[in-house]
Amino acid sequence: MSDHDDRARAATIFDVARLAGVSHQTVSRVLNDLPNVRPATRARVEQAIKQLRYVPSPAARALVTRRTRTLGLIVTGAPDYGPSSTALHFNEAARDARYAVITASMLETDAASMRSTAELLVRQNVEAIVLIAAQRAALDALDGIELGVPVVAVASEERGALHRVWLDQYAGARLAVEHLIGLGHREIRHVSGPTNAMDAAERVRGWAAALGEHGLAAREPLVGDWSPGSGYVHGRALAADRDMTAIFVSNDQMALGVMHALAEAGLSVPGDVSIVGFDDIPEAAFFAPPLTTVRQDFDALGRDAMAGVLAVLGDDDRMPVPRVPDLVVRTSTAAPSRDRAAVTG
Amino acid sequence: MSDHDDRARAATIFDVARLAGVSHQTVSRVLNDLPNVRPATRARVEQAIKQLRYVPSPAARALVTRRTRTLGLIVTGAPDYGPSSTALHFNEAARDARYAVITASMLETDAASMRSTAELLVRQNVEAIVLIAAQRAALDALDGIELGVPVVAVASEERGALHRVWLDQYAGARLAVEHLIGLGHREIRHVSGPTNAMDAAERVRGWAAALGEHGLAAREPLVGDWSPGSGYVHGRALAADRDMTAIFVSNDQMALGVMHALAEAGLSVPGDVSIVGFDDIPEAAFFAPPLTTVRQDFDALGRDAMAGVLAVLGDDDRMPVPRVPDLVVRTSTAAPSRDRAAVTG
DNA sequence: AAAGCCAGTGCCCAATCTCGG
DNA sequence: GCCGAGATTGGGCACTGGCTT
Repeated sequence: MSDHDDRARAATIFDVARLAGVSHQTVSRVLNDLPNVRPATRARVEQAIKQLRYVPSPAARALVTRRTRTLGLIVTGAPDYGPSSTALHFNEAARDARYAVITASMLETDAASMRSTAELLVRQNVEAIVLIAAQRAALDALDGIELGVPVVAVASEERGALHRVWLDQYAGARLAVEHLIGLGHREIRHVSGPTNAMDAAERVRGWAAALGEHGLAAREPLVGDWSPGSGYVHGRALAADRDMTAIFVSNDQMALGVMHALAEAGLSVPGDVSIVGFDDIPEAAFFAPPLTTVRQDFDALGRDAMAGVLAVLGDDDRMPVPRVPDLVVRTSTAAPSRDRAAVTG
Repeated sequence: MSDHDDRARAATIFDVARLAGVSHQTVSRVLNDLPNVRPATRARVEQAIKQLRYVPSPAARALVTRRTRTLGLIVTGAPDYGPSSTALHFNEAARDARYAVITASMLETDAASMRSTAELLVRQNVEAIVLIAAQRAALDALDGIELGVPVVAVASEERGALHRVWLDQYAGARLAVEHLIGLGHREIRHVSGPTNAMDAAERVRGWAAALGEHGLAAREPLVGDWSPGSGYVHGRALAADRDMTAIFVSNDQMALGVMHALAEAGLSVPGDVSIVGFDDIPEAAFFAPPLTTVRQDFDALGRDAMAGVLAVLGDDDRMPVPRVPDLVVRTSTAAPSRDRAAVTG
């Protein structure tokens, strides 16, 4: 009648026991790799398990062990490349560690939604919550509230009660800027991400620090919103700045917009202006010209998030150490041209 | 000692019963909104529940009801905008319907991984599986195998045993092409998505059909891989085609690459060539020029996936009807220019 | 050493019991 | 003493862990 009818009632541990001619907790022993089972008996049980296609019930197991082997994942904001990749790889890592992941995606990051979502996960008896949130507000919302389970945040800023894994944005930004300085650039502008983004703030910090150490001035950054559109807008403004010879853009998408605007203004990259992006999205290698950028290893970050969970849960390892991104040099950067340098000097 | 110690043992139904001075069964009645509970008693119980911050154990409940209120979600491939958005909105819709979602993201779509992942979810006792897969192979992998739970696929092609929700790609493509034809274009080329993508095939079909109905020839499509890079490559080739006055590109990212190539070749959009994309990604409005494209409502698609699940589970509704995308006219399309038209004519 | 027994996990459901009218 | 709304008891559900044999 309904679709459910063909769902045969699954075999239980008793069915297996009967078929193997043993008691049910001998089966349990085999299931849990406990000692004191004769190899022959074990074999019989395993045979019965296979024959019956028996699978232990997670619900029953969770009930008695008080462990669900389930993790909660909260991902906030629109599905951008970075967070999505991190979530994907975290998800795979969790699966490898034999944990199920209950995901809660949410567009908003207001404290009330964040909190109620986290509590929803706790009600599902997740053993830990992983939070992937670019926005500072999302992090703050979960800080300080008593959930009863540990929270591992993938975030660029520290918060008291939360465990944390992250990629070193500050170091990545320095890499980018030092590359430009090494090429001879002196006037290096910055198009940053939005002010509520923690990564953006760290990159601003790295940019300013690198400049400062070389005695170079840091002019006010132009604040974008990660979109190519905002890059384009700032690119137009920057095209009018005849002093600047290089731009460090806080992500690749905005870098695309900046390059567009520059091209429209008749400026060539890297002939007139050098550009460095951030992230190394798959498209970056196909930009015109291919973009020099800072590669973030979201794959590793996702795995680190899982490693962090295992560390906190005490099953394994220690908390992972933040990774430093790599600089990927392509052809959007070069030494500053003589004429613009002349104007500058 | 460890992080677990502060996790106070949760209150049980018996604690509530004791505090309220009733039996646990009366509490259960209150919990499940069953009749035969005196209002005063009900109030006492509810008070006790609140006071103890009692939450019923999902594991115990699942054990006895054989319902987990949990859904499995499989998302294959890289985290592109479309699938990611659909997954996000499905996730929200599921939450609204009080279902938890266990997600399995996977890069590969080979039959073995697909199958074992699906079985992993079944072992978690999910009540249904939702599959968001652009690749035909992912769909095929789950078709025909007996999982014991219904599968709702978000896919553009039909498969025997699978339920399905989708956006009408064929109709969307026709919209795009008819818009171009309406503007006066006669030679309309197509840059398609990869051949393993079901959406891509449907769009090719729609493009060819619209052309055919107007007695126009459909030249061989150029097959891309969804990336701007591949759009760029094909854009260079198309720039040499002096007959063509318009290009229907199978997604916005490739459209970006095509426009780049055209611009490099000295062709203006829409002056020399009109371009229509597909998807309406957030960036599309910021392209230069802003892209005319076919808007896909991934938000609604995600909700439809959940509606499909409810329909199949018999809790609600009927299977949702496929939605037809909208054409969003911006400034990358215009009537063909006289000189190119002259050459063509 | 190998395997069985019993109790307990938190909850739902059917059957049963308890009163006031 | 009969009725039934209102509340209780007992029997699973599928599994694990400590104690026994």
